[in-house]
Amino acid sequence: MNTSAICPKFEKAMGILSQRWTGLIIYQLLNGSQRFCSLESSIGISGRLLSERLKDLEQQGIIRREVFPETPVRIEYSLTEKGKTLEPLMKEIEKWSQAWIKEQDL
Amino acid sequence: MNTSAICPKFEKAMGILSQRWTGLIIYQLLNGSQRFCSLESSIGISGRLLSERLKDLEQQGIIRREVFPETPVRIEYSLTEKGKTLEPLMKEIEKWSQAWIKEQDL
DNA sequence: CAACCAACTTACTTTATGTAAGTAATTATA
DNA sequence: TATAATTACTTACATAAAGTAAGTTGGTTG
Repeated sequence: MNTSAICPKFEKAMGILSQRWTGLIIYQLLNGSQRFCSLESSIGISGRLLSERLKDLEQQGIIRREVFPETPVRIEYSLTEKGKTLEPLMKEIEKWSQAWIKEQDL
Repeated sequence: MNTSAICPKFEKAMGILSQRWTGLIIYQLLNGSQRFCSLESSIGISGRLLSERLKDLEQQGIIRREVFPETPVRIEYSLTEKGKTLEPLMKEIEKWSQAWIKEQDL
């Protein structure tokens, strides 16, 4: 019946990307490190989910959370090496969307 | 507050890819057209969701549903031109997953 | 005729997501 | 100085999406 099983690594990667918001978070962080509230407003995610996703992505080793103990404390999120290597993939999505998503699809 | 709004076309494309199963369906169809039950067993999705996703993807113009009026009738799903152009993107995911997903991440 | 297969659909449960409000620490404003 | 605002969250609750299992229709095989 089944033609060919899917590679588990591919499935895993797809699983990360196919969680709502993760792609947009990574995409935003390609512009450099950002703070919680900045991500929150630029991608339109709620604090509840952003907090959840950032924890997940940190555990996957895709992003890094840095605390700057100034007053007031500043917390910045940025891509790790592993996260940065997602750039070509993001660029492909960008290219495809420019070529194939039409105004009326929005 | 917000650094830069995200392009709506990019967001839309990400929305398609970030729905569970769509990426895997497209990936499987890169191997050529396939029948419902074949997709069902190769990617491990339930009939209920496969049916839903195939309808969505057909509406987005990414896949095509063809009915062959033989006896018994045969129905095949395949990628349209728009769908086929997702190949480079899928290959990028494949490459990234091979390079960065480790055994212990699975 | 009973069991089987393909391609679904329906009913129901569980999980994920969305929304709104709350919190603690600090800072700005009237 | 009291009030309001900001950042980075968390908690509680409602709704939407996904998972599970069984049922349906049309045709086939033993």
